[in-house]
Amino acid sequence: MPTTRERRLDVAPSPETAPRTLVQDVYQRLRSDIIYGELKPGKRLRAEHLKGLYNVSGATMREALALLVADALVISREQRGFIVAPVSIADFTDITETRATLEAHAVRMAVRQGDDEWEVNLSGAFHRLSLAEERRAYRQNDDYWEECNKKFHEALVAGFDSPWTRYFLTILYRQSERYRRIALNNAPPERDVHAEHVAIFEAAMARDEVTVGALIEQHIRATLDVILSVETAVVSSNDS
Amino acid sequence: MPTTRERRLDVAPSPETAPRTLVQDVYQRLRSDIIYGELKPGKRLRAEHLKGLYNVSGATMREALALLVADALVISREQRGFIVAPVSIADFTDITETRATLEAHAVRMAVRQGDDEWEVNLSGAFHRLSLAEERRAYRQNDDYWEECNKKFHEALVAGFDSPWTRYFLTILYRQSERYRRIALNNAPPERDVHAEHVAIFEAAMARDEVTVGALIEQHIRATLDVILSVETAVVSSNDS
DNA sequence: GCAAGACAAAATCTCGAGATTTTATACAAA
DNA sequence: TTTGTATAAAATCTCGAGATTTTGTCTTGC
Repeated sequence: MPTTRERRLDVAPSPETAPRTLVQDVYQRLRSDIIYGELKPGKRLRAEHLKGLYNVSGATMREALALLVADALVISREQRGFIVAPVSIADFTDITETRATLEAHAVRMAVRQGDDEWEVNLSGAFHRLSLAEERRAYRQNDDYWEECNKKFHEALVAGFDSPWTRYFLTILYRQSERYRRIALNNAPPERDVHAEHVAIFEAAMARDEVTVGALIEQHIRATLDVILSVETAVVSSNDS
Repeated sequence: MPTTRERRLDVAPSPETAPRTLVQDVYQRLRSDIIYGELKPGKRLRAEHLKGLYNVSGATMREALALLVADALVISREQRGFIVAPVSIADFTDITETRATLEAHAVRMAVRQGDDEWEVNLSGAFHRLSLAEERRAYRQNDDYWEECNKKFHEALVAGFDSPWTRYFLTILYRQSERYRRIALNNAPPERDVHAEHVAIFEAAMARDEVTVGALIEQHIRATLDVILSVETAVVSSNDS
């Protein structure tokens, strides 16, 4: 069952994301509910049903759904309403490969172009992530760790001044996060993620362009490998 | 398990299929008007004004505008309405570089993975483009040539089975097209575009991965160079 | 028994008006 | 002159109901 504002604030209390319009608010709540898997892949999103849950009108709900189509988290079928984007192994494979290519390129460029400010922010993001990884003791679905991990990846590519690359990477990261949460709910990772982060961080600070690119690609592909090996049934839910 | 691809990453409904909803219709018309430069960069998009021009209600107009935000052709400013995305040299540079990187990678992969069907379609698209280029005698804003050119680029990357890559390339191609139409209205290109296409096509058919990648990057960057040298004033218009 | 067609129910899509927020103008005080 | 405030105007944002399309079910005919 979809939630809720409180829960989103728990996760990301960033003040700049506080939505000032109902459309923005509903958009963020829906996006969160989809990424968190509370709205299952393939589920129909009927305005009549959702408008009660989110306390807005049908037109407002429609506009929010239109925004989610941009992120490819919702699919619009002409004259037949909206559904949550289905999931598949093929799709996640494509997301992973595309992201690996783009992010590796971005990180290589960041290593080449990043200034002092980039190093400082990256160092900070890495430290916060390290703290979170020591503390979490491999709990799954750790929202705080998820936030730190995202920030670390953002800090890595921040040295590469390309808004378009960052825009695409943001979309792909959200997609990846959804697959992680859906597929790895009960499957602990067999790998030492922290060690991978350490290696990436050190290669970046050493300005080792080739190594950092290779490590990032490997790092991104590792989650796909885990999911493929777990072979968790990636099933769509029916509509309610 | 839904390995079906559906149409989830379609940026737009196929141009030949007439849109079945008003929202889709207005979305396509607005997008065309923006790319063709009839709606100037920075121009405010007031629902009250536009609903008269496009004969729809404010709510429908809003939903269409929300879809355009996805393509980054329209920018939504909270509580202050929508505007046509502004243009800048920095933005076009970023678009060009990102597209060069992505498309070069896609074409290299296509050369590596493309099957007979890919070769056949590419050959056809190239031939049609060649005919259009002989015929057009360097007229500017040739819609038919523009269509053939787009089809040729699509056919090139089609051999690489990555919906996400194609999705991003479609967005970037539209952005590039807008800049071409805005900036090159009265500036004939100094280069032999057809010769570039011939070289790219031959390298692709020869399965020369390295050459075709280099040529594509060069080809995409060439338009940026022309625009930079022309130094057409890229100005925003005021609101009406 | 199976296919085709018609009616009914449900869902989506669209609209015009009202509520909320932003922007512009006028006026007074320092 | 400049600053700040209050009022008015304009634009955006939101809603609930009606129109259009799709979906499900039943009947009819072969």
